[in-house]
Amino acid sequence: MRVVDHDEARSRLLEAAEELYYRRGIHAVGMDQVRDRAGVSLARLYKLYPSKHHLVAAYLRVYGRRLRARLAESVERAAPAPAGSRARLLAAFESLRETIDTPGFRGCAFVNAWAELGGHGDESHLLVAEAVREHKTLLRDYLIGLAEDYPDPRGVGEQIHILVEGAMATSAVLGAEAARQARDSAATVLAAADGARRA
Amino acid sequence: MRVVDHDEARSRLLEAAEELYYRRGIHAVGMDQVRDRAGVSLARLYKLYPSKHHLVAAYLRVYGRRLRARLAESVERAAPAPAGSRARLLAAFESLRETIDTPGFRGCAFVNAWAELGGHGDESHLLVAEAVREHKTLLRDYLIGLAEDYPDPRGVGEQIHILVEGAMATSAVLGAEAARQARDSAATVLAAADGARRA
DNA sequence: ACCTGCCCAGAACGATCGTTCTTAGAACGC
DNA sequence: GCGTTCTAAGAACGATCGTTCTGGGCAGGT
Repeated sequence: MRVVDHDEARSRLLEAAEELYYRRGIHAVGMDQVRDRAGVSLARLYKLYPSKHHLVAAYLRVYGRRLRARLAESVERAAPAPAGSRARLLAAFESLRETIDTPGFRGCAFVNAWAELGGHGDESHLLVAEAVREHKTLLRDYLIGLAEDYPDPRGVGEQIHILVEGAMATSAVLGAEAARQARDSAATVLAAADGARRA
Repeated sequence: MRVVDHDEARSRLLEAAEELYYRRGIHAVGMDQVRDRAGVSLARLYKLYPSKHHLVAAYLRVYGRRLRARLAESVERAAPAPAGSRARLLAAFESLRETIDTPGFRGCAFVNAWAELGGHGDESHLLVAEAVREHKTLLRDYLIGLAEDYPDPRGVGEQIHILVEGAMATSAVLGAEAARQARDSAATVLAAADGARRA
């Protein structure tokens, strides 16, 4: 094998990208800054990720995977498997509250990336748009899965998902209290779905 | 008075800024493109708006004003004054659905601007961040006002606001169906608040 | 020891963008 | 008419950014 392995270089690059891109925004961070923070040469960076869009998409993919894993882990800890959909979905809001309360919270990284790069049809931007869409779809599907007890898991899961997105967008601009309001709304929506189930 | 009036130049600049910034993103549109579309010289542009951040903030302010006016008008049309809070708040979702169904919808312009410029503490960016915060606050306060019939108008309004934000963010990425789900959630939340009122 | 291939650090390039400057022209007060 | 002040059109400047290139060095195979 050759010198420092590619896997470590990759993970250091992704870690640096996450730190910098999320905190300062994507287009405000140059490739040199990623290189400096990761301690990886530019040549290697471009060998592993042939363009900035590739790096951004890779960062979003790995970050989304960790985010969803953290969410699932939090749900399993607060409301393990035998618990009902209601308890498990409400537990998801505990993870959301933690995310929003984290100092340096700047809204949903995927929505931010979408806003910066996702809009127009420029071909290379599709890489990023696809990564965002993938994460949102997987997150929504996970919530739909949590809602399996209800007669309409898809509807319930999608409504909970909208609350999660709304809480992140709102609390980024207007403060963390939105997380609590979103949880209250979720409890109401789930109570109504419970009522529908008994009816 | 001097030659072509400043007011027309201003409005043409703001119109051009709205068209270009919303469709292609802020940092993807240069000042020359705004100048070309508005038919106003660069010198004049910089006399009216001393920096790009000033122009962006002005665009957001005037666009937000029109957006909120359109929302209020839609509510007054669908559920005029004697109608109750429930009908008026649900009417707001009709305006939201129109916005989301508009071809070329790319999410909330304010969230997008926040993602591009709002995050870090750079001084000139505060202009934009302040404009975003102002719009979101006014929108939320308007919804709280619509909820006046409920015992907790603030809580109800904030929850409806979160649903609106979530619907925009979600439907930008995953499709317009989120608007309907958000309306369903709103109906549920309002029904619960109605129940609380009767209790 | 000598290639061969990969690596790093950093310079360099080309493009773009925000902003300012230059040049020239047109409208006004006197 | 003359200066003044505003304007439009665009060149120019300085900075930044994504990307590529160059030079020099270290590791292995034979």
